[in-house]
Amino acid sequence: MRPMKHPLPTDIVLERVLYALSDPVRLDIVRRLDHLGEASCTALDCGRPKSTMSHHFRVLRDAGLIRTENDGATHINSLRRAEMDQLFPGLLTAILQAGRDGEGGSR
Amino acid sequence: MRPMKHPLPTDIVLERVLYALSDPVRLDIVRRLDHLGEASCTALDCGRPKSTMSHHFRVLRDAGLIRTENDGATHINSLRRAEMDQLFPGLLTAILQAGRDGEGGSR
DNA sequence: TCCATAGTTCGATATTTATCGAAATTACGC
DNA sequence: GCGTAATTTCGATAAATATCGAACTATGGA
Repeated sequence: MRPMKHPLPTDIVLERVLYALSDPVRLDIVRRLDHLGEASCTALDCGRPKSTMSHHFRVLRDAGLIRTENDGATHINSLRRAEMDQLFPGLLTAILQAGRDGEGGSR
Repeated sequence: MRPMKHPLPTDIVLERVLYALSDPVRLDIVRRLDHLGEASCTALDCGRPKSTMSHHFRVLRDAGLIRTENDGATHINSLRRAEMDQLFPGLLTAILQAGRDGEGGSR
């Protein structure tokens, strides 16, 4: 299986990154990848059809947020944390941190 | 003129903020508001029709990113920096900072 | 080889959104 | 009150996008 296409750091643009993260499903994927380190596509679907998930993974991949490598029949996804941190310092941290407090913290 | 509607901090949601910032025109508006402090709508259009600009301001306002107050016939826009920083610490800073170096810096 | 598994690609459809012109709204100064 | 300036609202149109089922591709066995 030929490896998937990933944009070079040079081709990663902020607007696309923000757009990719503006969808609840994708933001959730990214949050969980951050938590898990890496995961297969199936491990991250939430009852949604595969085609839908595949679409979201593609948007994230094309934006430069995640890397998808194939390990046999399954695809392993992980955050491109290093590239992101270098290109947009603090961005991912701020986004992943957001909501972890305040938005329903106490009680 | 009745004041415009602005979401309460409670109603500001990350996804919408990211979405609002994923458009080049709007990102530019926010960048310049950050630089200028405040500005009228006309001061920020870039040759684009007013109706188009009005739309973008609305998206930014509805997302909670900017505040629009009326000073007579003109509307004064400014970033809701304090609210943003409180809700999503580091987010705006990271986004406004992004690209100020690296993405074509030296040469 | 045949099958089950993991994902992608293709098509179709329904929403959302960007863009812009024209008309409506509001405020100000004369 | 009137004309002008600043914006919003309306309506239409075109382009993106989300979602899902069905078909297709690749992999690793029994």
